[in-house]
Amino acid sequence: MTKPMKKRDAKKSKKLILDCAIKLFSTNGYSSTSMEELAKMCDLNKAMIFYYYKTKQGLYEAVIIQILDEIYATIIKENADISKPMEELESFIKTYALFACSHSYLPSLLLRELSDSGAKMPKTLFFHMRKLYILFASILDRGVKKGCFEDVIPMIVYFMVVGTLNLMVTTKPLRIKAHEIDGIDTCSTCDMDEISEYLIKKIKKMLKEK
Amino acid sequence: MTKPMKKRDAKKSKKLILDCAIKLFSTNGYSSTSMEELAKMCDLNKAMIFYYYKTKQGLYEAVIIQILDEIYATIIKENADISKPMEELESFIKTYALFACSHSYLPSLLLRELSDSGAKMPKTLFFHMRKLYILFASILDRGVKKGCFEDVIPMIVYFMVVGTLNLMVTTKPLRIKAHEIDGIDTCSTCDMDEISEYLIKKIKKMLKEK
DNA sequence: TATAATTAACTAATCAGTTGGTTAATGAGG
DNA sequence: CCTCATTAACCAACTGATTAGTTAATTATA
Repeated sequence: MTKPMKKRDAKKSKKLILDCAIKLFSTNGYSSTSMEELAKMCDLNKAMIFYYYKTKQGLYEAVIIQILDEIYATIIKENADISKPMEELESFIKTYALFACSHSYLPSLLLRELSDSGAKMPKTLFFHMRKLYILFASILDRGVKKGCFEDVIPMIVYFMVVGTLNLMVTTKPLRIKAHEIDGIDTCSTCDMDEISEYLIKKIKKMLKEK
Repeated sequence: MTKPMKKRDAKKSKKLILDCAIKLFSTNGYSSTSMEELAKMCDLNKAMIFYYYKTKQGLYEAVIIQILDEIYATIIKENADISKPMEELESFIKTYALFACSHSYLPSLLLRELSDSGAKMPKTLFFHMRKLYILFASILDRGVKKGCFEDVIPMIVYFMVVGTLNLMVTTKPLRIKAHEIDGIDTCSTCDMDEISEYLIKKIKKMLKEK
């Protein structure tokens, strides 16, 4: 009846903490996430969290970097061999949509951070968010210069795309419930492909010249 | 040197607590808002919060009802003597935009609540949110039947409008800062009228028949 | 054996909510 | 108009639970 002794693996432990932290932070938010709870989820002692990440804030920033680096890299990769702005825009939307759908902590985390005025937003998050927007804006800009888009306010268009996609992901359970309750059409059975197809179609129409 | 004694006014105190709670909940979120802090802000004893609102959750729901009733009533009022779907849509967007701008706790609170899957969202909030969406969807529906709109998925269009407006409000300080740092165009000097005008124009173009 | 990984047990602060009591306003009877 | 009882409004001080973060000792591994 000896206790099953755990293998020691620093990398694995550190990664495990990060992965669990992503789940907890994105579902509960920063301040409702308890380090005790996180430790239990990892089956590690709470002190290990501080051993690897110093502070709760430090862990949170590591989570952010992980998530935003991932989506940025994914979009860059998918856009690699496209040169037409119209197709780049399409690819951006489609890639973001798929990623957001399969990594739903991204929309949760972004919306939560954007829901206040960013007074205490970590600098790293702010930096990475700007990077993603700049990428999007540059696609639009090239499109305008090539004459495929007109009358563009990039910031608004960006939020029309990314904001909508994020909300469609995070509200999925609510939309299903709302449909069950009042029978209203909440797009509750749409999958992410349909959503991004529709969005692409509409954004194109919106930006195209008469 | 007698201490300046406070007049007793139950209604005023109760209202004061609610007003301060709106500010705190929308800027800090539910769990980061301390009842102690709120009491200090009201210059009342903490026990008074529980005297009037029983629990923190109860206070939060009172806050929600207050905010969402207000925006709903405002939109209904502004739409009262309009019958054309196109104008109704325009009025909805314009009214929502102005309200969101002058009551910025609304976007903060909505985005925050929508950023998780709504597992612990108060029933009252869910109910009021549906009401607002149903109003919007019915405008679109009438428009489709009258032939002014085509190819409409109301849920997506709703988020394109409301999601974008909410984000433009909450991110205002961040957008200004981003513009200062990288010189990028973040629509940082746009006022809410320009934003809603642009949005109306684009949404119209999006939904109008060829 | 040296050091990296891990732990139990702790601290000090903060939290929502309660308790038991103290004022201030109110209304009725003299 | 005054007085006294009733009650609504208010508060200081508390409870018990939870929090982020620390420490000092203990394993496992190279």
